[in-house]
Amino acid sequence: MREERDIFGKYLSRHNLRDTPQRELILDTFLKREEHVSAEQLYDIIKKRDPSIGQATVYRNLKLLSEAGLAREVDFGDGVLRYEHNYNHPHHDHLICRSCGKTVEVVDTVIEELQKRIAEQYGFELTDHKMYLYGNCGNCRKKSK
Amino acid sequence: MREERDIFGKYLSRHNLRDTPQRELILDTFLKREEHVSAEQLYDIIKKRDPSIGQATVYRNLKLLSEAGLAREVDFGDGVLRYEHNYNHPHHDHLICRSCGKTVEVVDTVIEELQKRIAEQYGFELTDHKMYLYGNCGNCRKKSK
DNA sequence: TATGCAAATGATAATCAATATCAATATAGG
DNA sequence: CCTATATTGATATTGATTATCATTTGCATA
Repeated sequence: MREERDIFGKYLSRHNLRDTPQRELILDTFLKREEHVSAEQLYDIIKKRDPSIGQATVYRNLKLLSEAGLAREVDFGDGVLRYEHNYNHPHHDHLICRSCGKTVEVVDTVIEELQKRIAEQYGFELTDHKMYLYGNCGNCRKKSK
Repeated sequence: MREERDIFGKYLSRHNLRDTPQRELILDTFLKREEHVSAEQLYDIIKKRDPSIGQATVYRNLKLLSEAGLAREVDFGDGVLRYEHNYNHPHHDHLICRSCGKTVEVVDTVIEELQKRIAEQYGFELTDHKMYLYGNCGNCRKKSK
């Protein structure tokens, strides 16, 4: 938490950006949530602490947190962009339940390796990837029986 | 092509849907394009043959083609939904160039197998997945040097 | 072949997340 | 303390997609 603030502060000064109470509030609130949040969700939470904040500011600064390396965008394909921690939260993919929306973070180093190999096969240099596994979680399958 | 029309025709009658010239035109035009197209792109192409067609009709019927199993939605994450052939075009993933947008269809049965295993590990029953590999293609890397 | 009804179309409005605009305000360096 | 300029908040705008709705049309049936 302190580290993240430090990184953000350094990023701001290095880029001639200013330290504002709104930015601090957004960063703090974002860091407190462990799960991914959409800009809208974060805005709703932040409004309670500072009703005067504008939602454009939340959108803007989530983008900024991504640029600073503190957040990462995730797109589950439902039309809403979400953000998750990027500092000390190594890359992972998502397993998503089609019926209840539950998500699980997963990683598989073998898959990652194979992905790189596929890319090379076609002359590509892999920069990143998105992998979303959709299915039905244990709970939901029990219920539907 | 004849097969696809057949499937579509059967799908329509089975669902009490009607065979219209617009639908036929949309299906034909879609089938002629081998690469993925967005509704907007397809609309632009179709307009030339039938300027009276409405773009809502194109949107509607691409959705319908998906339901009929002739098309498949692909979401590269740029805010535009694209459609690709689903008949006689087995599942595959995409390798996408970040700088020129070139795409390559790829499959890796080992990855597919591992994905299923991961899902099971967490009690999920895998229904489908999305995997997009982003990078820079050979051409673009040469150019940027 | 005419008829009626539900489905489909086309034009347009509405949505919805996200971004742009812009006047007013606030920050940081001198 | 002042100034240049980044930032904010309110609002308008965008862009893709979907909803609405009056009109038209396919098609099963008489």
